[in-house]
Amino acid sequence: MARISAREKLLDAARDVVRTKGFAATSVDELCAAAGVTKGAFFHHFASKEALGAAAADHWAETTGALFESAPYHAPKDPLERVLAYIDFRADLIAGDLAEFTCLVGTMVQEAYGTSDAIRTACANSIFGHAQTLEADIAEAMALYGAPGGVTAKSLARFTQSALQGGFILAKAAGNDAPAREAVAHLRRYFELLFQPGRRGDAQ
Amino acid sequence: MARISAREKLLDAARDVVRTKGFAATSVDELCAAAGVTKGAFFHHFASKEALGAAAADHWAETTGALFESAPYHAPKDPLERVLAYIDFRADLIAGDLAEFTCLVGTMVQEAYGTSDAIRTACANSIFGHAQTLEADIAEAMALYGAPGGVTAKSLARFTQSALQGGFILAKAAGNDAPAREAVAHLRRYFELLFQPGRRGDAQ
DNA sequence: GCACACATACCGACTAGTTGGTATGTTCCG
DNA sequence: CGGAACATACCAACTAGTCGGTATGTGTGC
Repeated sequence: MARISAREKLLDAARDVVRTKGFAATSVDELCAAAGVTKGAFFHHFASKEALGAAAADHWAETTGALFESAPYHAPKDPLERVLAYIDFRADLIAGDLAEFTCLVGTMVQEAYGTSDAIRTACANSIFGHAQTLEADIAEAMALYGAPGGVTAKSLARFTQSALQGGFILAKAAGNDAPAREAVAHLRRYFELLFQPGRRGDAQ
Repeated sequence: MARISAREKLLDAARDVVRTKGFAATSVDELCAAAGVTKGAFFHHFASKEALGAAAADHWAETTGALFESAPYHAPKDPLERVLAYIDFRADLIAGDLAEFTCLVGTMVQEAYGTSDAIRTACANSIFGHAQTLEADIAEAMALYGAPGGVTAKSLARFTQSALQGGFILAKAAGNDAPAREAVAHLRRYFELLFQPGRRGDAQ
């Protein structure tokens, strides 16, 4: 029998339940039931529900960080191809139920940005930390193929996350993944147009 | 003395409070206090908290619909200019506190898509209904200036909303409006590149 | 003009259940 | 042993929703 700690089980349960119901609507009792642990275990590992939220965001950053680090999109030698492969990888992740492919920290920060600085900060670290892993590839692509004036690798990396997060919201509104897929397709086209061969070296 | 009904006051209060705390975290008592009405008045006008959420989304669709309808971005004769003017208008709206310029229905649907079909549907109507008001201008711009294959006016209109909603999420994570402004700037550039003069009539 | 019937808008105390959190065990393992 | 990992029982505060009641119209027939 694998010895999975109650802490781990609670963080996994939080990831699943919060993505379907939101953070505020998820009760501690519900979390414990989903994780198969008792309330005593919950408050043994987490000082408060808020602390669990922040820990879940950190946990999310770690697990998704590992997923993206080991993903195959880093293989191409051309930096632009790596960026486009990242976008295609994000498209591949859009599968199954809404709660399975949408973003935990995007969901949580929307609710908690005004009420919990701990959660807000943890979510921000996850989102902006992930965006940062794209910056080097984007900067290389800009150096190689040029980019219109005003574009920076950092803001472009952040915009990829904006487009994705927004696609998730529209998908939730629609009740299916189509808007998320569309958003990724438009994002890819934006990169193709930004770095189109005809614009090579165009710095303005 | 202006005779503002309790219903109106509650809908306005919901718009303000829900944008700062989220829907689930906002209690009925809190809403009543913010609106300056009693609980009796609340349940006289709304059958449940959920019904108020759906009504608030409908109210949001009406008020923002009126705002955009009377906005000056419809003036240009060139359809592409109208679309770009819309984007610039959205940029102008990003001012003040986060809770003042972010989207009520985007916030609500994120929490409630899985628990309340009434709220989800009302939010979807608001978002996709607004996107639809852009479709005609985008279609005209596509007919006049061409657009890469695979792009449709409908999906492009929806993508504008994805980029904006995502910008709001990153802004909430960051704690300032910069990511939202960046998202709008990238969105504008996407349209400029899609319809750039050099691509006129290019249908593939 | 007026009394009567009825409807709408609103009030605020109340309730049954849920909430996050605590206090006090017990069990397991080095 | 001793402490970390869990379990059980419990609580005060808060939750959405109820309910009997009032105040103010709004017709309607005479």
